Amino acid sequence: MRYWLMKSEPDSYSIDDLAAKSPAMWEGCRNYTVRNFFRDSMSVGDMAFFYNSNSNPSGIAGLMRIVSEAYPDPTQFDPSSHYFDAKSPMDAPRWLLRDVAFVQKFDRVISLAELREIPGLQGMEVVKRGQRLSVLPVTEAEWQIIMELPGLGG
DNA sequence: GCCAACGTTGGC
DNA sequence: GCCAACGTTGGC
Repeated sequence: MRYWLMKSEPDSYSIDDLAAKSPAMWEGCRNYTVRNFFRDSMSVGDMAFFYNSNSNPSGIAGLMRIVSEAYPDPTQFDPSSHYFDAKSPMDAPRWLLRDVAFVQKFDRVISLAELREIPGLQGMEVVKRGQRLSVLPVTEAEWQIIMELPGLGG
């Protein structure tokens, strides 16, 4: 069982959107490191933080669960999609995704500024400068610290 | 809206 | 296979 942090811009896709239609495809990741996480490192049953990026404040909004194996992201083949990739061969898709299921929306967003100030999270990937990957591994210790923060709700 | 950081592309 | 140019991410 592993833990993850997965970023989304809530203006385009929020945790409320996931709650309204769950499970859902985590589509649109166009980075090879992330693709490899989906393919090689994630397992069904893994837990993930839903992270609001480009937001005010940016931070962790809630929890979800990985509920499918990796499979090709259909948006790469859809010319009308923002995520269309003309260079991805149909018979050897470049981009993968996983289905995720809504678990819980926190009562508050745990801001990036708050995460940075918590002892024990100094090495967390998401607080590192210049870290742009939209899917990041979270250690079990980091996960536990965050889950014990006050005010997250039931 | 700015811009630092970083991944990707493509010329050579 | 190097690396400059370019595009994107994402905090602020």
